[in-house]
Amino acid sequence: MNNNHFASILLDWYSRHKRDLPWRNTKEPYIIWLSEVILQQTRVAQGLPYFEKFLENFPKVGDLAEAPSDEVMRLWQGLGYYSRARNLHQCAKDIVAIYEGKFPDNYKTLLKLKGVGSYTAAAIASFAFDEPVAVVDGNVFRVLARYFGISTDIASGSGKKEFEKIANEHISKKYPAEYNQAIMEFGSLQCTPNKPNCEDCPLKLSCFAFNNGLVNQLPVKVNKIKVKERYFTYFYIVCGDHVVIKQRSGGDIWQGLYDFPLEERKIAHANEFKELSILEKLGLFDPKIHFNPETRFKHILTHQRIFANFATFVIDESHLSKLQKWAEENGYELADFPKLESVGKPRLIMKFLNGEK
DNA sequence: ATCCGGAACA
DNA sequence: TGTTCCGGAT
Repeated sequence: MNNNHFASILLDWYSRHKRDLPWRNTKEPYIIWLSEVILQQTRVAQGLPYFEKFLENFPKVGDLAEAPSDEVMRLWQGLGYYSRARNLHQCAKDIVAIYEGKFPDNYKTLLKLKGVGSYTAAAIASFAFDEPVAVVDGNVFRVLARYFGISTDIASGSGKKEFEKIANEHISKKYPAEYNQAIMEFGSLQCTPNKPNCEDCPLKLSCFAFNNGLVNQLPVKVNKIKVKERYFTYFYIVCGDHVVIKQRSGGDIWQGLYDFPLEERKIAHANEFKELSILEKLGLFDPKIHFNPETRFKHILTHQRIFANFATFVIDESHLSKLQKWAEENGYELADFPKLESVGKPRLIMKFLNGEK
């Protein structure tokens, strides 16, 4: 592409900075496939010795196909993501059994192989067969997002499609293999996740992120915050005009706010108050316990879903001093209602106190 | 302690 | 579409 400034710069940069790695400078699909599978989720320095071990033990795909799975797994030991090794082995067997020992020579068919997804299929198709199909890995996401100023979430399905489209629009049709290697090497060595070397970058004059101060904001990866479910049982302990409260401390939500004595379970567990240790301690005070099944709250935070039950304990006023002592010994406070009113409380607690649902 | 990352599978 | 798989680097 004559007017493909982006690709030309990358190709030129690559010719000057490429690392000499053993799986480069070959068109042998078996070697390329082996290196790519090993390098999935894996850094070069860690993958390199495994690549050498595998190639030494299994010089041809048929050797790998014939190997006992125990041997394959043992050689993979320590590399992680062991399904890769199982898929690798199965793929080798399939190459022999279905493809007569020869790797498919195009992206579409390569995609059918076990353990070969869009990235690896594009890598093999371009490196071994010069098919102009762009690889999109973490490096490519980063380089494209920064250079073209794309803020689409790279973790989303639509984001992946968008980046694939742009990558394929800019691949060098003449040197697809070199281009794919170049953009990944560039992302790996120059346009790094942290502290990229922008000052010394050949693309900086036309880089959107660099020129708009967005290098550290791109690419956008929406936090796949795993929403954790938590199950709370609160103890609303009332004695005359006092109530037991507790100020929340660090390392958790609602730091510094006040709530009530709390016991948390890891799993949903309907109404099993009898198992909760606080009941035994409170047994001293001969409390009346009200558990109203209606007071179940579902409280949503960004990263947590809290299912809360409230159990109300009404304790005879004659036990006030005893309760005071118990509260202090257990890190709680005995507050009158004006005090309870005055302290900061999580929305969940407010809902309970206000009788909201 | 948090970040990073391809493919399979549900 | 979301979750799971692993180890290393920071």
